Amino acid sequence: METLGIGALAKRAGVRIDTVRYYERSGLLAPKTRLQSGYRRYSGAELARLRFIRRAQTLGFSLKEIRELLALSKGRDVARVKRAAQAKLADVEQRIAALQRMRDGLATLVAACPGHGEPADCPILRALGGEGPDLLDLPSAPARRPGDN
Amino acid sequence: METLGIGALAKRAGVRIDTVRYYERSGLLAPKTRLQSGYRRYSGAELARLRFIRRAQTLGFSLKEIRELLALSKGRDVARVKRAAQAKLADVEQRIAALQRMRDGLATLVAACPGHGEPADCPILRALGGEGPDLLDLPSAPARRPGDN
DNA sequence: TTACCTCCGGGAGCACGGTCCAGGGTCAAG
DNA sequence: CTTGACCCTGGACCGTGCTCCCGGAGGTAA
Repeated sequence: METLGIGALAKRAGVRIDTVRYYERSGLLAPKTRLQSGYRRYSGAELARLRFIRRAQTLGFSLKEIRELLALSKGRDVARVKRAAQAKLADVEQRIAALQRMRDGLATLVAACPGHGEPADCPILRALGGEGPDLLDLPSAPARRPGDN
Repeated sequence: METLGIGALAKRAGVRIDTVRYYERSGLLAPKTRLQSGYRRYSGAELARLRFIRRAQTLGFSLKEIRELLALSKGRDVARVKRAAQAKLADVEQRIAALQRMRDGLATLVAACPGHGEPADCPILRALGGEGPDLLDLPSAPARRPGDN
């Protein structure tokens, strides 16, 4: 079977070598094997996994969350796996809903702005400026705080 | 006019005092005035602005991006303001689309998983496990890298 | 063998977004 | 005037997610 060195793997996934090693340290991606020399060797499965990690990241999942997602694949308890996937699904749906509210707010502003004339006539400026009606209103934030564990 | 101290402001916005000062340092939120003593005083406009910052953050906007959004309110060029808002709108729409693809992938997996039985029968495990068809496939990531400026 | 590239582990450094602390001043109630 | 809550500045520190550098070893082709 064709295997890849860390450099080839990184290149194929569009990632730096250091990043691959960092993911390994973080428990996200282990090489399939190692040579006697210590060189890492990867297969297609690891490449797929690495790509999955990257995709999930661009969607706003933290490495910790991704680790949880990936940990499902080792779960012996199918019911629990399903529940975890459902929770992630709900999470994603909430993100979508929140973004849609902001999109609607932005779209409203953009549509209402003539694109020329007096700043005072621009609803975008008025909405961002301060007191006006909350065109960009959203549910009050759960206040994510990195310090929380 | 009723003004707020930094503590009251922070409390009303559900934020720590240090965070308010951090935002000030970061050029996001200046007090309306200062007392001779140096105490910061805020009005309703600053409270609205602070709440806007928090909402935008929960939608995945960085402080830098939020600073750009807010900077629009000082723009004398209405056309540019509108263009910036449109760009943000497009950005939000892309995020939504990407999340929707992930949602669909997850929903498919969840629906196909019996929730019991053999791990080998669980499509979630198979999809995460490695090589299979990319049920969670997404457009290849633009590879955001914090180091890039 | 020489040359050159890749890889190794360990550790430092960085940007972001806070969070906390020390040491001291301010303000309002009693 | 005292007390206690609040606020000030400056700087250290933290978790996350990389990124880079170092000294040394492995691999490969001429």
